Parts: sequence; structure tokens; C-alpha cells
Amino acid sequence: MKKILKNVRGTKDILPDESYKWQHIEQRVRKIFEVYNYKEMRTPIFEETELFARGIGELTDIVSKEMYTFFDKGGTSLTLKPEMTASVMRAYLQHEVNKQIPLFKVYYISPMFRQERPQAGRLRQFHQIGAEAIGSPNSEVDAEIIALALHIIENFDIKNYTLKLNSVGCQNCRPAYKEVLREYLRKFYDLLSEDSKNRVERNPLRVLDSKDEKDKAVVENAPLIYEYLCGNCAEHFEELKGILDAIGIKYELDPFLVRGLDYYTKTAFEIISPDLGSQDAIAGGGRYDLLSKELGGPEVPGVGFALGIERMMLILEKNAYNFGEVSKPFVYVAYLGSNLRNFALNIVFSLRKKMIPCEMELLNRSLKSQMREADRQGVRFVVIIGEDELRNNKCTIRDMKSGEQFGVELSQILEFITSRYAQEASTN
RNA sequence: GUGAGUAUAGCUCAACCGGUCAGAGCGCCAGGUUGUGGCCCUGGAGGUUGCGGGUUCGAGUCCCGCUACUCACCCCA
Repeated sequence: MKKILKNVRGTKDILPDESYKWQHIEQRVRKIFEVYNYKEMRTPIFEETELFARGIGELTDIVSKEMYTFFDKGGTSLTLKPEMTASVMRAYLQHEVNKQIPLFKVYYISPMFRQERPQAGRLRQFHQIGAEAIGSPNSEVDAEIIALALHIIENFDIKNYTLKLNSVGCQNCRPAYKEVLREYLRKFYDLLSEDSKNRVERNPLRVLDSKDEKDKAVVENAPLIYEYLCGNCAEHFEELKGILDAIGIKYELDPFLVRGLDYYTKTAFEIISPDLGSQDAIAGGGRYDLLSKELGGPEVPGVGFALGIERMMLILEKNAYNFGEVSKPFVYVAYLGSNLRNFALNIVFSLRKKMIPCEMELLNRSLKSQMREADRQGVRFVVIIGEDELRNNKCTIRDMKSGEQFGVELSQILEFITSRYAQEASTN
């Protein structure tokens, strides 16, 4: 006996009883992006490892321990994309989009890969919906990205969430703040957790969002970045808050919100939900004005966000959200006796050419089984073809909703069904 | 990478102190209707109780190891 293989840890199969939910989400989301004038963009599932190492930052957790990296047969180090922004920027620079389009607005729906220990809301292959606006340093674009992320969430009737907002400064002001913070943390070094002790010199900002109680106590009185933002960053942050206020978006300032990717500048935000487990961020994003140069390109500002589809799905399931229905055939053609098989096939293919969803018996079962199958599939009409009917040049058509049955001339079958189908379509 | 919990039919779960305890519901199949679904009734298929050891007269039940899953830490979407 051969061993039955199973899916890889941290991955999930999406069977038909789930896939219609994904389609529902994707459809609605695409519509929203259209409304905001974002066009879809697709990039390869893998990239040269160097792209992520340079873009995201060697020292980040993502790059240092979570990437699926392998060598292809030519000896090139490749990596399954752990996030999308670096890929989008790479493509933007490669195709010199900056010379063609002043503001490049794109969205994506794509799988991402990170080798972490799986848990609620954390998969090794997970899916993100996201958008990037590349080319404008203006705060109204930050606001648009935030509004867009919230629009998507609210479109699915998610109300229980918090938008957390922060500014992490830029290359001009962040180093100075880092130094101030480092000095402060050194004073309380002995009180910090082991993890945080290691971060003090390497990346003191990360101590700020530690969940460790000891760290929290120290961080409580730490100097805030707001007092150290340069003029440009402070102005940008004030403008953004002003716009959010003006368009009625509520946010919570969180000076301890730090993003795990090095490329973020100025705006950083996260949308969290108490309906998720300990992985409570449904979406996150921010501004990345340094990324382009990091990748060897010109200075090009950008903002973006990403939303975890599986995490949103967890919330929707919890809310008993209505995903609509699985698509079902309109007609089931049942037949009795193998000599009528071709006749049944003929009807089915004719209906299909008219784009009417239909199914027929493919397992040669009893009429009772065929009727049960038709019911299970939720069809509206069953066309029954048997010797009795054929003798009179007719077939029986049963309305599964009302239970009515009609004797229909063979030549009239297509007409009967198409007119009913049109009726059905017009009432919906 | 660290810690804790769980592992019984396709699915959700039951089986008191180890002793007819291998079961139920759902689903699937068939019959009740010699050619008609849903409801109802009856019956059937389907399990080497995750894998490997051990203790015992006897293990789904206790012990050890392995694996997987789940949750949490960590990190993030």
C-alpha cells in the first residue's frame, strides 16, 4: 500500500465548499479597487533572494529566519515572496515606470510565504490583498491608502476593529531618536527581557512594541518619537491626521507601533481586531520613501498596505457573514437506459452552448438516485427522458421548486428551458 | 526556535475506577414507491482507536518515544 501524501505544514487546501467564499471576497475587493482607480498587478511567485535581503532588511525577522530560500539548478539563490512591496518596487524600477506614469497605483491578490510556526491566523502560505501607490510624497496618498484598507474591511461588515497610527520618522530624524531611546533603555537594561536586551543596541525601536510585561513597564516612560520628528516628518504627520479627521476616519495614535520591515518611513499603521487570536493584525502598511534607493533606483516615494485574507476570513466566519451561495446548475438531465444517453448528452451540450448551467447523469444510476442528485445540486428543473416519453415524442420536465411537471415536445425542450432561465435571471 | 494541550468512522464527538466499549449524530449507499428529490421509517457500507514500544491476565483508556495538529511565546498579514 502506498502512503497517501498530505499537504505541507502551514498550507491549506481550499475545496469547493470554501473556494466560493474566496471568490466572493476577491470579486468584491476588485470592485473596490476599481472605484479607487487601482489597477491589478501580478509579479512572479519567487524572486532573487537579494531583492528581499536588500529591500526588507537583512536584520529583520522575515529575512533572517522566515524565508523559503533555495538554489535553482543554475545556482541562483531564489526566495518565495514573503511580501509584495519589494516585488512591486522591483518591477516599477525595472520597467522604468517613473518615466511613464507619475503616480503608479496598483493592487494585488497573491499568496505569500513565510516559514513560521503555524497558529491561528498564521499560515506558511497565506494570502494578501494589498495596494501600493508609488510616486507621491503627499499625505493625501497615505490617507487614500488607509481609507482604501478600511473601505474593504467595512465592506464585509467588519465593525470591531481599531486603526492604529504612528509616524516612524525618516533617515533624518529616526537615527537621532534611536540614539535617545537607546540611552534611555541602557539605564533600565537590567529590567528588560532577554530578547529586548539584545535589541537595545541593534534595533531599539523594536523594544517599544514588546508584549513582555517587564519591557512594557520600562517603555511606559520612554521618550516618544513625536518629540524628535524632523520638520518635514512632523508636518506630514500633522497633515495626515488632519485629512483623516476631515474624512471621518477614526484612529488611535500608538507611539509604540513599529513595523518589522526596515523600509518604512513616516506613516505606519495597523488595523487590529479583537476577534482574531493573538495574531490580531488584519491589515498593516505605511510609507516607504527609502525603498527605491535601497534597491538601486532613484528617490521615489511610496505608500501601501496589505491585508491578510485568512485573517479576515476568520473574522467573517465568526460573524456568520453571508458569502452568498455556491454556483449551481439550473438544469439536471436525467435519463433511463443507456440507449438514451446520447440524446441526453445532446440536450446538455445544447444548453451549455446557450450558456445555461446544467448537469446530467454521469454515473448511470437509477432515476431515484438521479432525482436525489438533482436535489442535492439544487437545480431548478430536471429534464427526464425515458422510453415512455420518447414514444410520444416528449420528455418530462419537473420544476423542483414547485413540484409541477410538464410534458414537453422534444423539439421544445431548449425553448422551454431558455425562457425559464431568462425569467429566473430577470427576477434576480 | 521555545512551551503547553490534543490525536477514536469522510465530518462533529461518546466510551464511568484499565474488564462485550468500538458507539451516536451528520454525510454516503440501498429499500419502503416494478420510472420521480426534499420529510419520515428500515437496513447497509465505513475504524489494525496517529505510529512504535512498554506495564498488565486484559490497554482506546496507564507509561515512554516518534509524528501530526492546535494554541501561546516570538513575529506579523
